[in-house]
Amino acid sequence: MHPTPATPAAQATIRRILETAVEAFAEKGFAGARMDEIAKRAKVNKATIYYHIGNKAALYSAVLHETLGQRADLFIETVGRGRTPEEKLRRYVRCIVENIMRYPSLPRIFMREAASLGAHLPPQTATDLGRIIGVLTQTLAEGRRAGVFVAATPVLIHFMIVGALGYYAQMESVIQRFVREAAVDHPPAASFEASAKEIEDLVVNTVRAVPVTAIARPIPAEKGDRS
Amino acid sequence: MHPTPATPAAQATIRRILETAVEAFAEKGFAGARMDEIAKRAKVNKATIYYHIGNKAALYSAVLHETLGQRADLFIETVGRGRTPEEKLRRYVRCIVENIMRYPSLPRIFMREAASLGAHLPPQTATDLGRIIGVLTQTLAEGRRAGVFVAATPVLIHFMIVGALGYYAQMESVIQRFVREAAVDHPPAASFEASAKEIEDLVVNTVRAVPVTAIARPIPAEKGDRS
DNA sequence: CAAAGTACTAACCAATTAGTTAAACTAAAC
DNA sequence: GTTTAGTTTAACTAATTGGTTAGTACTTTG
Repeated sequence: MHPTPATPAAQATIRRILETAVEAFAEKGFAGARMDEIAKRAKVNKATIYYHIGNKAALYSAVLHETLGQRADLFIETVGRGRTPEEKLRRYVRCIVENIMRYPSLPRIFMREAASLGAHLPPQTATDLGRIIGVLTQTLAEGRRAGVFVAATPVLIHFMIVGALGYYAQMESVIQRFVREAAVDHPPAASFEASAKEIEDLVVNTVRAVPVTAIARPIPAEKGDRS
Repeated sequence: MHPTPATPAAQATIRRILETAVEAFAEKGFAGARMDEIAKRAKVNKATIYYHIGNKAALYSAVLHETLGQRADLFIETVGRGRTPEEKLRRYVRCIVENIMRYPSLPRIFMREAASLGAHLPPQTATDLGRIIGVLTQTLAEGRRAGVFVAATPVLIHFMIVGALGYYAQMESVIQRFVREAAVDHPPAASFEASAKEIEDLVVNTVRAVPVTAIARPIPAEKGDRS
């Protein structure tokens, strides 16, 4: 960012650039997004981006801070207010849902970031993400101690949530395309809120400890049982 | 592809190109992957790629056919051999696991593809993917009718599986990076096979109908079947 | 008013990149 | 040994792209 304080008009310009950039990066990825295109769609001269924000990497970093990094504290605080592990887990999912509703392009950016093993991920964002997953780790451990959750790797659960929500946030279209072309039976697109609720329930189900008597054991464990 | 029949030597060249291209596309995405780089790493002249396969889009298409499209039939057949819905579901997960073990880069490509709403996805691949998800749809419906599964959207379940496995196939490194930078408690990286088994169990748990009291009749285990 | 700082732009540049061409090489067939 | 079809390459081009520069308009300050 430019060191000097921005005037209200400049703030609006910056905001417009960032909003356009989020979409561009989500749509085409870091390599695919074009500075010229972003400038054009934000209705500013390309040099204005370089003046206010910096080069492509700086723009990407600014986008991620705006959409994710800034909100880590809120995440942690909100989840912490839950009383039971299940309530905390539901709050966790809902925090992610709300953030995605605010920034629908974020999961797409994030999916690409994961695919490139964090190649363009700014250090600050990596730290923020780690803190967010940290609160899930605590929640799952708490539920495990209380006997209401099974053992599950927190990062895995996190990415199951983000992955599933991400697909539903903006990817229903491609799903419908798959389905149409393959003539497969598939329910029509549900609203994002409805899908989010389904995912919330599924996630809780995923980690819920099942009464032993109800568990079928179709495939005997070979080397060492897992709980 | 070039219309004329390829000699064994040329076949090897094509294979080398495709193998290199898979990695390049996974690493950098469609836009980020460079034809020059692929040629260099495959130790062929760039024009050789254009001679044998075609332009960038054709190369991408060939890669996806090789790693996914070709295998749709095997998927469907293997899952179909499962006797109970749970066994079919487990087979489904294992099919995906085995394919990822064979092509570890595939989930990364696929994650990007989802993020771009299938922008570069060849029609044939979309169809094949739809057929694969179709067999999951049938399995889930079957389990629902039998009262052993809860209602769940097939596509959602599919992408939960692929997403979670994808992260574990090659993304453990970035996870460890998050964790390190945030000083969060996180178990050390497990083997992919172990993670795959965890995911298989979690997925089954995800769709399992929870007994209201203790009424659920477990599915009888079937001995001797292991694949 | 003038001096200075901020916000923005048109035009430009150097480097990169997908894609092409024509020539050269290889190995088997005649 | 020559031909021929298939394969590979060095060199090139046309277009794109990230980034820069010099200059302009507007606003604030002395």
